[in-house]
Amino acid sequence: MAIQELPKVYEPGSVETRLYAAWKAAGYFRAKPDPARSPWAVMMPLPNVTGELHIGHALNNTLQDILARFQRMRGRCVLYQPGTDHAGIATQNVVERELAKEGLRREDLGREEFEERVWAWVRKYGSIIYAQLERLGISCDWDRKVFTLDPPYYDAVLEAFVRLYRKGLIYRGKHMVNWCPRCRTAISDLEVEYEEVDSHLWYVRYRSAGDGPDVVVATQRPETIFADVAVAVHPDDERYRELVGKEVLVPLTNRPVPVIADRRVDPSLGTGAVKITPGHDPLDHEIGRDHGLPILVTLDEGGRMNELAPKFVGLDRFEARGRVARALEMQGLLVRTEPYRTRVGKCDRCHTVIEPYITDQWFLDVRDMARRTAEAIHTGRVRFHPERWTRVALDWLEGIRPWVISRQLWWGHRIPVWNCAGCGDRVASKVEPFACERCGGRTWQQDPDVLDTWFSSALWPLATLGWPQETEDLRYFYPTSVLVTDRGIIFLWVCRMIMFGLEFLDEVPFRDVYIHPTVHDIHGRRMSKSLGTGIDPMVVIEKYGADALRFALTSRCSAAQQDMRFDEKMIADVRTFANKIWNAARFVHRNLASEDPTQVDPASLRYGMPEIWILSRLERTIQAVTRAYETYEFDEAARSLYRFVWDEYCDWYLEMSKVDLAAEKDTARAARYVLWHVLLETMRLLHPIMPFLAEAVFRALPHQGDTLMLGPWPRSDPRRVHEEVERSMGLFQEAVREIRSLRADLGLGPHQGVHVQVFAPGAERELFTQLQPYLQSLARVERLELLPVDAPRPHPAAMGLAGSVELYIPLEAAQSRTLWNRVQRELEALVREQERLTRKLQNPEFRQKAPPEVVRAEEEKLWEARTREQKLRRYLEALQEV
RNA sequence: GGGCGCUUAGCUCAGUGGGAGAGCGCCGCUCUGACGCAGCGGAGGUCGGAGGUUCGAACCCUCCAGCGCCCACCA
Repeated sequence: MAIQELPKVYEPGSVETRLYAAWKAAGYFRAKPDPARSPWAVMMPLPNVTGELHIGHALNNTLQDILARFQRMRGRCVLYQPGTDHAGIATQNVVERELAKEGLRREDLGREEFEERVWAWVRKYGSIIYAQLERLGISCDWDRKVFTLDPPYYDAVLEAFVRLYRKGLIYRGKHMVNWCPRCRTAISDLEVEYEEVDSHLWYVRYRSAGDGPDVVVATQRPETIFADVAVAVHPDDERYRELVGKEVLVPLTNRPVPVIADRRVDPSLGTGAVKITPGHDPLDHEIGRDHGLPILVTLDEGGRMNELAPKFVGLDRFEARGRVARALEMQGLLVRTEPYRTRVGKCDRCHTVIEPYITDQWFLDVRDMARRTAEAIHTGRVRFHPERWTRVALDWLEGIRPWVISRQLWWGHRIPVWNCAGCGDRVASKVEPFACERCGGRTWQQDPDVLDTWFSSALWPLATLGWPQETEDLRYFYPTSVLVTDRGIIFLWVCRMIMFGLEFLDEVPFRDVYIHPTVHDIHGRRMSKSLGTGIDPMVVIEKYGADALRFALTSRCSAAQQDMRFDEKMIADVRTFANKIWNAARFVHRNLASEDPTQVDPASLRYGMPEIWILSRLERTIQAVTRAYETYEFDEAARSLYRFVWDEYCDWYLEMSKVDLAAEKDTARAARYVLWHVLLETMRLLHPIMPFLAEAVFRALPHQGDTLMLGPWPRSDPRRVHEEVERSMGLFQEAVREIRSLRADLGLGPHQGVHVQVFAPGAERELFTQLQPYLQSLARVERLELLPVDAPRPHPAAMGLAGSVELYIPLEAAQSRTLWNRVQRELEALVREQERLTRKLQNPEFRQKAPPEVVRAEEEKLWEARTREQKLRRYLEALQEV
């Protein structure tokens, strides 16, 4: 039951940790397949196991949690799947940096010992992010935590590989790939980030090998000339016609290479002649292959010059670039150097400039999977929200290329391919084969590489549910309901999950994909620790509460924006909202009297107009908020709740209820019930966004059941919408505001009651009679007289209008005249308004083409403006006569 | 080079065909018995620019500018 005294200021810190522990202990987060209920599932985009919660995670997980909590309250059997990713390169890099501090490299430890070091790291730091997610209030099923290197998950990854291999979709080949010379591994196209940088274009002279003319080529990479195998020109390029078929000498090495013609050379670029270096450039690689040219390589795996460049051996490629340019200059072969703006690809894990490099790698042919994925998206089996991301995904799928899935790392899923020591035969198998089928040999060597982390991530919805086993979870929760993520991983992760879902289960892994905005700092820059622009969610949670952070993020999460500018101030603002609600709860708590509202039969109550009004507004809010959660309009949900709580419940209903409670009117019992009922219903609507506050209020007030979080969700009943009462309340509010405004203009203090005369026609007079005590209280009216429209107006007086109702405050003439400007301003506005409306209504085309109801509405407005003007003029005239 | 998004009050953003809105900030007035993390009253905008469609445009179309993001093998 209710606590006796509630603290005046809401303190989220202790409340939040206490409630979370209680929910967790009660098992509310657990997901157990229940045939009696329909399933609803969402998969957490697996954070890096070495990672800590940043503001992007906070947003991402908050949104998932909102949906999960919403569906849970609605009675669905909810699975919110947590887990962490071994994150191959990232994690290996972290541990390697640790080793470097001890002066060690991973080779010094050897593979097994190194892996053990990484495991030790994971055991030590791997659960930090889980604790942080708990503090944020995330309601996932912690009993189902999955790590991508857990044995069952590992098995699923190998199973997937073996199946794809046996289907002939995985093959090994020597191709040019993106190579990170620092990580010393291949990476996929998607793991390369491009950046514009200032560089140079070097124009280098290649002398003729015979007695023909020289040729000048432009290059960004003079250091690779040692691997040149040709110079190419366009076949139609008149300038170089006679050169084709001749030989030129590669500078510094004086090796003769042919001049070839190829249509892929663009005559308008550089000099129209280009050096061909198949070992270091993708286009050159293709051209070289088509012309049967050899492949030379002048860089090693670490990006250093090799023996092909004798005087530069061991130099880093960038150092070599300058030295080679200088050497060319000394030999008079450097024609000129131009500044050049270009884009370089960088490793997305360590930001080293990547090198196009020819290596043996494993590739996955994804063409068919991509085609099926595109079809699934096209036919709406998977829907993107906002819808515009559909096109983005489809375009990528259409131009898809083979996926390099091998990585030269030690941390990850080791590729399950075995090479026979005897005959070199290759077998894909989850366990070491027994005897070689070809030669009978029994000595096998496993492929040393591991799989791309994204290969295992792509299995996330399958492997977490038990695939390849046909588990109950898989049958019940697959396909999941929605995936919530950032646009940055649509290709890397989202599309690939769909591919694997279709490939292995012939069913998409989720129905909806919701792409939320990316959080930036207040200046629009990327949140980054190194830039000092990051917001640490844990710091702000300690300061303002998890609820405040959640609400702040949610309220700025609109479909229109793809970025969200965010700073701490916004969280601080929300804290006041939480405090507002808390104090409304204190008010309700204090006023409940002796009757337990949970035992009240609502049908037995006598409702006043304020009760009917707030219940009508609540109904609209239930509809708006429910719809907003259903359609991923998170900002709309937050906004609706904010307005309802603050503007309608607190500012108007709660204030009006004070009148009934103080006077113990016959509606007081209903008021007590409605105060309580509306607040608790609102807390249910708010629970997905601010679960702690909602539950704290729930527990502080009389309630049934142990928790709010298991439902029920507020039931919508459109019959509770009362248009007429809403209109009446609108008029009442206008009157209150008008009197308050007059009071302010007159410089009246709160204790200076005024005498107000209301001149209203029958229906309105009836309404004001009914609402008289509220008007007196809210507008501080000491004496209120309700008079017919034909009664004489007092003079001198101040005058205001609420609709067509005239509000007069009898005053001294001098006081009245202080309001002169106010009335003049309103008159001017009314005249302008009438001119605008008249112009519109006199336009025959408007009358003819606009919908009749619009015409009628405009006529009505004109009539009202005229009436108001007349009333104001009559008032002013009378005032002048005084 | 192609594509997407944004441009509305000092700041952060709602509004997507019929009278320009919110929060914060700002200016007044209130130590009012839920809340000073408050209440009440105000000021503040030619809705990026130019055309067009329409009876009517912040909203639809075209072009332009600025900012941001994604994709693309121009030496």
